[in-house]
Amino acid sequence: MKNRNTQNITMKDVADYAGVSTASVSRVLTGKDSVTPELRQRVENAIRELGYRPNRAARELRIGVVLKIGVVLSDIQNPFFTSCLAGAESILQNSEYELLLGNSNEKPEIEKLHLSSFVNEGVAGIILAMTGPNQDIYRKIIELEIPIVAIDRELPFVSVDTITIDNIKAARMATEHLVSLGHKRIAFIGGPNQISTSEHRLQGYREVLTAHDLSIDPTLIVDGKFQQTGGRKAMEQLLDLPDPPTSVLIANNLMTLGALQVIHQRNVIIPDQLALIGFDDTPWNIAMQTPLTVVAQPTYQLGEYAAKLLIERIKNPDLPRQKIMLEAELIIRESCGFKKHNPAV
Amino acid sequence: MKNRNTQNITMKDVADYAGVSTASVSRVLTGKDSVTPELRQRVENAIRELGYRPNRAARELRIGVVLKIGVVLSDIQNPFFTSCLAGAESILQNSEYELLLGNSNEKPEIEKLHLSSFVNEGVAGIILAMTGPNQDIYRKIIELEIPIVAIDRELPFVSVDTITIDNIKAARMATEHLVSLGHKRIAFIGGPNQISTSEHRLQGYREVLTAHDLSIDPTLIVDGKFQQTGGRKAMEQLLDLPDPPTSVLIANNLMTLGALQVIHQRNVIIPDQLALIGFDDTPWNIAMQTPLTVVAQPTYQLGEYAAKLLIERIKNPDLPRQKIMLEAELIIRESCGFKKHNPAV
DNA sequence: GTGAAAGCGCTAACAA
DNA sequence: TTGTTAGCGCTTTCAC
Repeated sequence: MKNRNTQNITMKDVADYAGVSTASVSRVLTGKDSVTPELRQRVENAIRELGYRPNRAARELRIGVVLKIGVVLSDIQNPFFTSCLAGAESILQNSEYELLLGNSNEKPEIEKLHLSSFVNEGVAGIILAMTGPNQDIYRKIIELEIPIVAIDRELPFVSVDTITIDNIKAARMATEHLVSLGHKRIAFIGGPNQISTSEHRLQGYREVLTAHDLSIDPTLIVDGKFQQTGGRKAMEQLLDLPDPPTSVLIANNLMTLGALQVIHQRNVIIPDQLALIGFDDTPWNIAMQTPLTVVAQPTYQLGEYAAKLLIERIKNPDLPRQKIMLEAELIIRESCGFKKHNPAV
Repeated sequence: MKNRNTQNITMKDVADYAGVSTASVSRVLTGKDSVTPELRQRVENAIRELGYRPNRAARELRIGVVLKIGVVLSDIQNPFFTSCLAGAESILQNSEYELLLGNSNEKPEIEKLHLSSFVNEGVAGIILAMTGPNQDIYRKIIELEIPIVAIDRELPFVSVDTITIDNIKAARMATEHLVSLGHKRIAFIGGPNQISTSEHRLQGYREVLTAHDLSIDPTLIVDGKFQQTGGRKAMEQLLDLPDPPTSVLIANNLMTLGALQVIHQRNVIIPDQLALIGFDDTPWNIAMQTPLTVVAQPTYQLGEYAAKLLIERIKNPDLPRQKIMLEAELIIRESCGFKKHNPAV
C-alpha cells in the first residue's frame, strides 16, 4: 500500500508505525549503534511501507555538518574543466556529499562570490580551479579550516592540497618531440604568467631548448591568455614575423582553436609549413583535416582524484598536505608530420 | 575587531551582542517584518562585528523548504549542455537557490538515481535534460508536485514545463538552404527516435524535401545515435552508397565531428564534393579548414530560461504549464559552398 | 539493546 | 515594533 504524500512522513511516524522509539529508527538508519535484527527488520519495513525519506536539513542541523562539496570552476564551458567536473561528479555521486556548482567564468570577482557563499554556507569542502588571485578569501578558507583542493592551477601564496598535471614534463615531452623532428624555430603560445600551469609549461619548453643548445627567441614566445581570441592574435603575430617559426607548441585547447583559425585563413599547410602540438585530447582533434598531435591530460582522473582527496581530508584533517602530479601523455597524430592514413583504409 | 572562529556564531550571539531578541535579528535578516532603523542598525553592526553567517540547514528545517535546485544533464561533456548549464547557473547564482549537479552520462539508470536522490532530498525544483525514459520517476515527481522543467528534450508521456529549440523549424531552415543551393540528394544523420529532438529535426528535413517535390530516400537517413562514433559510422555508410549524397545535414555537434573524421580520411572535399550543415555553434566550427555552416541554438539562453521558469513555477505552482520554443539561427559559413576569405585579409 | 528527552539554529505565532 | 516561546526533524547522551 503506497503512501500518497510522502512529503511529510517523519521519523516519528516511522517509529510509531514500527512501535519503537525515534532513537531506534535513527540507530537503524545511521547504523552506528547496534540493534537487534528483529527491531531492524520492523523499522525497515515501516520505512518502506510509509515511503519515509530522511530530512537532510534536520540531520545536518543536528550533527552540525554540511554534507555538501562546492566546486568552483574557472570555465564551465571548457572541455578541460567539464571533464574534471565529470570525474569529480562520478566520485561524489557515490558519497554522502552533494555537488554544489559554481562557475567563475574566468572572472576573479565571481570566483570570490562563489567561494564566499560556500564558506558562509559552511560546506564540508571545496574543489577549486582558480581563476583570479583572491588571496584574502583563500586565506580565510584556510583559517576556517575548510578543506580545499586546488585542481589544475596551484593557489598562489597559500599552501593547500593540490592536484595538477606535471606541466613541466608535459611541455618537455612536446618540445622534445618537435626538436627530434628537426625543428629549430619552435614557438610557444602560452597563458597568463600568474597562473602556475602556464609558467610550468613555458619552463618545460625553455628547458628542452636550452638542453639542445637551441637559442630562446623571445619573439617566439607569446601570450594567448588561454583564450581562443588570444590564440588567434598570437598566431597572427607569429606568422607576421620576418622569420616565422617552423613549429609551435600551444598551451591549451581554446588557443589552439584560435591559432588554427588563422592558419587556415592564411592557407598555411600543417604540418608541411608549420608543425603544431596542442594541449588536451578534445573530441575535435581527430576531426580536423590534419588530426592534431597533442599533450593529453588525464582530466577525468584529475577530477576523480580531487574528489577522493577532498573526502579523505574531510575525514582526516590532520593528513599531511599533498601535492599530487598526474602524468600527461603525448598523442602523436599528424600535425607534426606523421604520415596520413591511406585513404583507402 | 575580527572574530576568529566564525564557525559557531549563532543568531543568539548576535541578539545578545546587539541587546535584542533573536526574533528581531531574524526580522532584520528576512526583511519581511518591519523594524526600526535604529534596531536594524544595531543588528547589522553586530552581524558584521561577529562575522555571523546564518545556518542554512536550520533555516530550511524551520521553513520546511529546501533551497536547492537539482540539474540533471544527459552529458556534462557535451558543449551543448555545458552551455545550457552555464546559462542556468548564471541565473541561479543570483537567486536564493543552490545548484546541485548530476550527470547521467547518457545512462538512464544513472539519471534515475540522480532524480530519486533529488526527490528524496526534497529539492525545490529540477531541471532535466532527459536521457532515458524513466516514466515511473517522472510520474512520481509530478505526483509529488516537485516543479520540473525539461530542457532540450521533451519528456515522453508526461506533461511538464518544457523549453526547447524549435527543432522542426531549425531543420527546415537548414534543409531549405541546401535545397536553395541546388542539392537534390540531401542526407540526414539523426539521433535515436525516442528523443523528441531527433524526431523533430527529421520531421523538418522531410517537410522541406516534400515541399520541394524531392523524393525522400530512406538510405539517405541514418541514425548516428547523437554520438561521435555514431556519426562516423553513419558517414561511412553514406559514402559507401552507390549513389552518395551531395550534401548532408547532421543533427548534433558530436556526430558532426565523427562525420568530419571520415570525410577527411577519405579525402572528400567540403563543400565541393559534399556540402555539410551541422548543429550547434561550437568553438571549433570556425577553426576547421572549411569553417562549418551550422544551425546555432541559443543554448545559453535555453539554460537561463529554464532556471527562470523554474523559479517562477516554484513561487507560483498554479501557473499554466508552459512549452517555450526558442528560435535557432542558421549561420552560413563555408561548408556549403560560400566563398572562402581572401587569404590576404 | 532500547527509550525518554534535550537541543542543534532558526522562524513565526502570539503577547505585550 | 519588539520579545517570548514553541517546534521544525533529527541525533545523541543518559537512564534503564
